[in-house]
Amino acid sequence: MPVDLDADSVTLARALLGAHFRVGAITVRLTEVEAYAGSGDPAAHAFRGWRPHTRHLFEPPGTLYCYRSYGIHVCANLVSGPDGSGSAVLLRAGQVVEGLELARSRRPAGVPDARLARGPGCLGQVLALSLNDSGRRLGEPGLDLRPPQGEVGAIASGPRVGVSVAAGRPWRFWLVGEPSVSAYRPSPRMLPGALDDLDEN
DNA sequence: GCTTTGATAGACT
DNA sequence: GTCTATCAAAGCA
Repeated sequence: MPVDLDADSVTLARALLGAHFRVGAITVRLTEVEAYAGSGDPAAHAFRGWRPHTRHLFEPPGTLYCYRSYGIHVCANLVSGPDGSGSAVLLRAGQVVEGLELARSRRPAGVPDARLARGPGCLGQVLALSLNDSGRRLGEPGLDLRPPQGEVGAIASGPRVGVSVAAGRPWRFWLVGEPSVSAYRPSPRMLPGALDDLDEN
């Protein structure tokens, strides 16, 4: 596998930008990701250790972990190294490069192509992911990852979206200038001053 | 059991 | 730019 899935989540997150992620008939070029560092990261689902709901996070790197958010959205993560640490990379947004027609049909009419997979929940919709897809592995039929082809544009980083703790860790990465990158929205539960820690990096 | 809380998206002013 | 519907899972009694 050209992409080093065993790398830690921050390293893997950067490596995934520009990569082509294929689920079934749809391929997206990843333009926005976030890193979560397992049990050492208060914002990670794995922070409180193994739970039935998060079991796939603790499986080997390359495992897909899907979870439901706000009741209706399904978000996709790729488990990273170290093996068994519960670290993962959240796939936040991408540009559909294959299966465009099918992707459009899975979203409301009138959505511009650039926004088909803008945001984790939208990405999940376009790839038709469900909680049943949690635990699948890269490389199995209908699921694979190709490394970036050619030059990957400038990479920017910043605080993670919707995370109310550990805002000081700029572990959100995206490709500069991509229209398919979602706008930054702080968590509704973000405490005043939570961003003050940014200076302490 | 019962209450609280989001790794959001879309509608609305 | 601002507001909020919506529901499963976590957290607590």
